[in-house]
Amino acid sequence: MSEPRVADRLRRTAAEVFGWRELRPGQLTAMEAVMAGRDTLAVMPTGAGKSAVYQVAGLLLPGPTVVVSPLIALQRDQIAGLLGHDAPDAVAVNSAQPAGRTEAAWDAVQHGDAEYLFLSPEQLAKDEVVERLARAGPSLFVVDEAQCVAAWGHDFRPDYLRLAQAVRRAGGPTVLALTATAAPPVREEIVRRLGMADPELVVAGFDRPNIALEVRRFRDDADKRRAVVERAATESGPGIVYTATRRDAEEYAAELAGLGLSAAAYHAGLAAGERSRVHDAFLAGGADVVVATSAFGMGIDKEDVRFVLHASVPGSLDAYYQEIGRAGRDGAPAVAVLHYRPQDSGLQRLFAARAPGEETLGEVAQEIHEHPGPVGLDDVGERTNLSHRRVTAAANLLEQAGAVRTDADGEVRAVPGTTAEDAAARAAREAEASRRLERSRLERVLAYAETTGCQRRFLLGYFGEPYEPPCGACDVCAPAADSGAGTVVEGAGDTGDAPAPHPAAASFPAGTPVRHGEWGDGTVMSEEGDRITVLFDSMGYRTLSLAAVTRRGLLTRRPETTG
DNA sequence: CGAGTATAGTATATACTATACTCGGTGCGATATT
Repeated sequence: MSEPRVADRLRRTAAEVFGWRELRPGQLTAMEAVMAGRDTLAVMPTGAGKSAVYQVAGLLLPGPTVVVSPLIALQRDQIAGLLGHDAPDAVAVNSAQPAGRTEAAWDAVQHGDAEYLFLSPEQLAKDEVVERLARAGPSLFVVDEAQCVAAWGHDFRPDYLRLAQAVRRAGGPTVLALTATAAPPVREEIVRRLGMADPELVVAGFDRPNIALEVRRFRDDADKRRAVVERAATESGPGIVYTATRRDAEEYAAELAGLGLSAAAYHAGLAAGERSRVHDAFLAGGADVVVATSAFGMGIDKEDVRFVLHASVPGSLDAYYQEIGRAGRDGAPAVAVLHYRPQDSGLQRLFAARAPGEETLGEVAQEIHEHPGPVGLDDVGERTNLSHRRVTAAANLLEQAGAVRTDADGEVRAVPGTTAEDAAARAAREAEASRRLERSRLERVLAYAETTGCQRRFLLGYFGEPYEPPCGACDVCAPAADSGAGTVVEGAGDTGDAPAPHPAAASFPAGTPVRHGEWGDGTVMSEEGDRITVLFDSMGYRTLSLAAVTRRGLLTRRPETTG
């Protein structure tokens, strides 16, 4: 393994520079891997000190440390955090600061006066930025909030899928990806998209036993709304209510304020000043409840959030766990309640359909294929009159389809032997596959809402962590639900104690690589009672009845693929 | 996909129902006005 000397140096630096007397096992493992030049993915809950990994290791490595961060506000927080220590300077490059400040930042990085450089993925889409970065010779390339790669890269912020090119052009520094929440397929996507080679995987435990899980099911919209308001008003705060739309955020906030609570709405449609006012008030304890869209979250470093209510279903369990994970960071009891109404998933289904259409793909493919030699994406944008976002998303799909390649100076070119028409058609198929995956992620949310087994077991299973119920803090296991317990014993019993009632289940434990006649290759993700859930490479998540699988021979095991 | 709104139509001049249309989340960076 690694030399004890490295661990000692890391510990000493942590203590002397940052004042941390102890490093947690996960932190040290990740730091040592990075020090050894190994690409590393660390999945650690908030509060486990993810930032410390790059702060300490980056300091001991020779060149500057570049940190890709999704929000400028987050960059500011991180820089402010470093200022509090005896650590060397940290600077940022973004559009929110005056040009002079950006110039000074580059100077400081170039001359070794600044150790940490923070920027967004969009900055790295610019040639000038990548070239300056390459000249600075970074030793460590950090992707903070790395779940954004998978969650936003496909459509919303496609530059997230081009970070691997930036790493390569910046001289191939060691890559460190950090996230609090990522299911196994998301981890796999982060590793693949960032071009991480033979990565070290550091995964801390996912369970948050102090967060009680609850699902309330509704048919009628008015009933649901009443329940959400009532719960937010009676549960002791501070708390967060997540809604699917800005309008709902406003309406719930107004209703709660009408009941005398200090409640505020938060969404991306608000003026910047109002947003930061609500944000600061919540952190300072000056607001009982914030009613928000998914815009509210990253950078909320508050220990004592007591409840997180969802007024509508989120788009994935990854998003759900991320959002409820903001509760109970102090370790004291907290509650997460999902208000579930099947119709509400319609909106999430719509969001999951967003990807470049065939027309856009055709236009971009034609432009690239007809261009003599490599062409920059900005040029493609000008010629097609499409936005940076759409061009980049389309180019990513074309590249994924093997019809386009990015060369050493960041320009794209057609792969010889491919035609524009064929390229667009193949890219459209890639887009369809990713839409299917998104939709199947939504299906897992609905399955969670409808499960009759232990909800904690279901959630942790989604994140690849086996769990033996009872958990003592969900609708099924909670002692409070004593009278209703009889109705759910069947689901819980199947998975819990006693000799397994379904001997066939042993044939497909979680992690088994399988092949389906129609849907191709996949991996068993979890088993619940007489059903198993398989993640198929091209179809996303599918739940199958074990009885049917056994009877009709639907699945065969396939040899484990490595890599 | 589904909720909300707007318009048209019907059975009687205000109120209802049917159908058509619109809108919905997340942030960066660059650009145009004050």
